[in-house]
Amino acid sequence: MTEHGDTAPELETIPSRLLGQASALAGQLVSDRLADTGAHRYHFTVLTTLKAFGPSSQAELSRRSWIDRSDMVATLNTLEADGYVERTVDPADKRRNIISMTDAGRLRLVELAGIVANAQDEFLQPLSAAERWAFSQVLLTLIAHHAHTDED
Amino acid sequence: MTEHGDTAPELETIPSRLLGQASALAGQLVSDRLADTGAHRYHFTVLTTLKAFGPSSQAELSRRSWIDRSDMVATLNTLEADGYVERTVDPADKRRNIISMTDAGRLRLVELAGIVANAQDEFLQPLSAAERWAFSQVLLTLIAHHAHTDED
DNA sequence: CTAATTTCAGTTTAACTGATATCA
DNA sequence: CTGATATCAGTTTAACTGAAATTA
Repeated sequence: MTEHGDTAPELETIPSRLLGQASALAGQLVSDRLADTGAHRYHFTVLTTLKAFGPSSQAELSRRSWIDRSDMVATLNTLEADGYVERTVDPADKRRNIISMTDAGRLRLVELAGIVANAQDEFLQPLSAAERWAFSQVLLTLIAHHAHTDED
Repeated sequence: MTEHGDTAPELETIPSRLLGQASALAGQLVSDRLADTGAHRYHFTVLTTLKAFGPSSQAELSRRSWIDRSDMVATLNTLEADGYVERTVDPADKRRNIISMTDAGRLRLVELAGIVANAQDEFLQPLSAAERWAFSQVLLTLIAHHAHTDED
């Protein structure tokens, strides 16, 4: 229904715009594939962070995953309702919830990690293995060079 | 104020996530530089599209720039109030507005194009000219490969 | 008293949808 | 009558902000 015309050539070669388009396509692909099993990107991120660092408070999970503390509440509500994580009050500090993965959560993470890996493969299909590696290196270089702009 | 901790290594190598981060950094940089002169990305996009195709209706501008017809109204309101474009009713089809650039608009576009070009340069600083070219080619390849998924 | 944590309610912004008036 | 256009009002979604209740 939404028809589109030719875009100005001057716009079609601007790197920040190409990045934006590629990022949107990749993000949409990953979200779509995750949505097929009822998962949100946040769910994969939280479960992966839990696996990497073990049981953590919500605040710790927020800081490590860059998911806002407020969104973390909603994300954990869903993961808990689905039986993938458990909330227990930290006996050593009753302000904290200790979030830990259940067996179902560990299984779910295997499933979601597979889906995400397949989506990466699907997205990078036109590139050779060497090109994929070089592409990631360039992105890491750019991120490292600019991620320090607004810290401290 | 927002402290962050180490991210799970499993997340730090996922291409779609690297793309998202790089895209966000580049987009923020461009937006910030444009905001320094009171401009929005849409303003640059619309003026560039006008220069490439000449005077156009709002609907045509929307289709060519991928800016929603609804957002186009607001964007042109601002550009018109600043004297960068003119709206005149098309005498051949009174539903249409013909949007054309003023001399001030052409001057503004030179300014904004310079700002955007400088921002690209700033963002790509860690890359050589050859690497920049290769990077753009990869992005174009990925976009071309996936932009056909949801058409017709 | 200050500071951290969890939670909820609400804000912001970009992108989009629906409806209306006008005209082809 | 159908379809395109410009406009406005409102929705959606992700990311974020502010404040309250609890505890250190």
